[in-house]
Amino acid sequence: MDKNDIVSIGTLARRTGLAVSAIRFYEEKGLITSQRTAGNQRRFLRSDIRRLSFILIAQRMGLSLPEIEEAISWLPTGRTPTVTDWQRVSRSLRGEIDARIKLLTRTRAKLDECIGCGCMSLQRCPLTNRDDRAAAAGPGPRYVLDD
Amino acid sequence: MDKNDIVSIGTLARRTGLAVSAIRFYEEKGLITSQRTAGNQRRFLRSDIRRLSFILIAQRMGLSLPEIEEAISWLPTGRTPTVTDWQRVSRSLRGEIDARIKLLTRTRAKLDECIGCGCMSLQRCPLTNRDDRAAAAGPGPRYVLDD
DNA sequence: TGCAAATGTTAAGTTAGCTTGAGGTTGTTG
DNA sequence: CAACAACCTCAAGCTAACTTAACATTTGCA
Repeated sequence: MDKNDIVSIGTLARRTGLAVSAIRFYEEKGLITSQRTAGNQRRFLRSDIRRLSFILIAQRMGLSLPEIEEAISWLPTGRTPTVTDWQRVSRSLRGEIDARIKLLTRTRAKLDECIGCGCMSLQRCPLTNRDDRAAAAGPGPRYVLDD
Repeated sequence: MDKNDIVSIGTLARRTGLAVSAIRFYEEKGLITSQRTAGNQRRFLRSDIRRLSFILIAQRMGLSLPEIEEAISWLPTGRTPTVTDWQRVSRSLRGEIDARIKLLTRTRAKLDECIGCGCMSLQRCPLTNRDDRAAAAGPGPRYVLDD
């Protein structure tokens, strides 16, 4: 409860590299919360720097704000998270990353087959041709890449 | 030059799963080109099905339309691409995929370290703390993840 | 040949993720 | 204790990537 644990939005912005407006936007979206001073200015926990950093990491991994909100919903609000809190969240992000790597790897493998065969020039190319019944009117690709 | 090599926008839409409006949009953006009938209707090459399929694949890989345009700029316009044309383009996409996998893998590795150490709770966490000189006003993370 | 289905154009709307602007208030510091 | 930087709110604007609407024209086929 040290005075140092309470920071302004500007401080948060400077420490994370985010714009003040972006932080306000995230608060509006429920990704972060704050207290107010008597004069209605926002005051955050110093640990919110980490929370925002995590949001930035997750964004780079391609998660949408709602997805990120879900991921950090395990963190306590209004209180500095413990190491254990953070570990839980990190692990869930790791799962997301794993999934994305898997998708990319799978696609790359298919693409390799196509490079070898003159990609996408044939109906049997593994990158295309997923839903053949829908292609009743004739041969050719329709949807691309299954998942 | 068979009559069958010329298709309407509706056919293209049905064969790729794209909306007609999306195809028109792509044309406007220069991702695909067409001829016009006497009555001003668009007519595409049958091989444009593949072109659109490729665009869809690249989009799933996270490329923006301008990036995709760049990638397929090697393909001939107004003429059915050869196997070699396609191979060149596929290989360039493969490069993109490789890069993205590498970024994700690198991040995952860093995240693993953080999970072990109580992620992002310390100034020395590898996921944070990139530009320390900018943090002159105090310790703590500022930018997240280098690249 | 006639008419429904397909197309064409232009303009405005949609979602995500923020930024910018206007006009007004608070906090801090010399 | 005044000045000025930092905040506040609310509304509107912005980019990407399309969709929807409204209305006009063209095709294809019975």
